[in-house]
Amino acid sequence: MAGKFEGIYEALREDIEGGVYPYQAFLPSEHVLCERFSCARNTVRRALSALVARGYVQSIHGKGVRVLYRPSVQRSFFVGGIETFTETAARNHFKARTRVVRFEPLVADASLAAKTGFPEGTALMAIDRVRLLDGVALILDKNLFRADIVTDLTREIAEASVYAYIEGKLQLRIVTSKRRITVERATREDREFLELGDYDCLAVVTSQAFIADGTQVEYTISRHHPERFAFEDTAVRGV
Amino acid sequence: MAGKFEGIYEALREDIEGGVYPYQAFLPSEHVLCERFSCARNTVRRALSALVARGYVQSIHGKGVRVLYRPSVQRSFFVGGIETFTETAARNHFKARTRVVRFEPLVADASLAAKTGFPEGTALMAIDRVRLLDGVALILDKNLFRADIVTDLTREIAEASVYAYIEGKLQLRIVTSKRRITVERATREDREFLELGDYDCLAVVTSQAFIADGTQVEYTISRHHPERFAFEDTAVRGV
DNA sequence: GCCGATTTGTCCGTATGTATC
DNA sequence: CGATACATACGGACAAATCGG
Repeated sequence: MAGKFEGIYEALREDIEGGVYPYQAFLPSEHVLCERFSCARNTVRRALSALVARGYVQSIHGKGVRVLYRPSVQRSFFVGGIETFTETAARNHFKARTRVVRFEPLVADASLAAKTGFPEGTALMAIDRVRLLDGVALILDKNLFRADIVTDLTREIAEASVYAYIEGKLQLRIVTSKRRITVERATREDREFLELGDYDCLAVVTSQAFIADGTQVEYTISRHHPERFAFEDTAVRGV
Repeated sequence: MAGKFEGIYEALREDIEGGVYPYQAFLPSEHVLCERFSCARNTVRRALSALVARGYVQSIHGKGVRVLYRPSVQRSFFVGGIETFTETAARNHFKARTRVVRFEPLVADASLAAKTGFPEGTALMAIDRVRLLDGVALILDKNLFRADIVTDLTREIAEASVYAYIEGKLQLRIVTSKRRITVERATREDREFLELGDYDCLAVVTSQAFIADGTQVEYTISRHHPERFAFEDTAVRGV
């Protein structure tokens, strides 16, 4: 299942995060890594390119692979790769709780189809959830799931983790996630569910999720309290 | 210079954006693409994986490579990969202008070093610029450049494009860019330079840029008017 | 400035595994 | 079951950048 390169990636990532290779240090050469993990150079290179893509390291032609990673200290809700709300909360050392405030089926009409990316006429399940971090209501998640693929959803599943249900029980794998981050004014609904204080704006993450066969199964609008929101990203030139 | 895979990537990307392969269509198989571009399968796969990473397509085991791309219609200032402000403005069909409001050398003390990632004692050039899109002041850019690497900066260069100067005149190549997106309250300075109306928050993009040898040359805080800001991103599971 | 060793970058060809149809 | 298509891994060849002698 998990490729060999994935194990190498994880081993190196842990070494970097654990300080074995500190900021600005060089990793062992590809040749050495080949021996350590007894594999071909291409395999090492694949693991390295995954580290490059995530901003852990930068490879320098003719010289070596230098560590760019430095631990973050700030206390925010970091949005990162593909992971569940619960995973993200755990990674950020928050105690998470979920309150389901809406749970009803609906069908995508023309305008909803255009907005969400689902084909017109698709049966959907609409779930709105308030996410509490350390007891404070900070995120309002408005999900739409494709009901014919994400079948038999219940309020209980929504309260626990829909992702866990999708990937565990239904044996589907979310492979691609497209996201768009904007800043929007707080609505009456935001004020009703979130503790915004005197902020009048929110960070809004709109995302579409696709499973392994390329069909879209989810459209989500995540409305975040601005004080506890952070999104991190690394862009690398040349793939 | 440009690898062969880069040409294949560009050709396919243009085909996708041009509608040759519309949403949900399949690309030709890797085998066919090998023949079309007369290259090895690895090379085609490398181009494909670049398309996957950018959300253009998703590859489906045993089936083919399906197009996920659909043209965006909204009129916002999309932040994407590594590109200059001028390039981004052009891509979004804005007329861009820049006003330099600060231009002075300084040296990184301990607290600035910790915040920006530059070593303590580094000579820097501080440049603040207001970015006008279609005549409206929408972005306040606060840059710090490493003065010993980005040498001989002038107000004129700052008014035109520092990136063009770095990559053209100085022949340096910015390879990695780490970004962090947050939402912050508007400061007095924001109100002084930007036309925020009654918004009291901004989208803030903090970024660090590294050149080919891994040294950091730039630290930038980009403060965006919330109405015209959008950041897009694609996350793919399994590298 | 040149040369040679080291290291990363690109590309090729092949073999095998696995999912889809 | 066989054909097709993508996924992973191996090993090798050559190019290009870096660095030390």
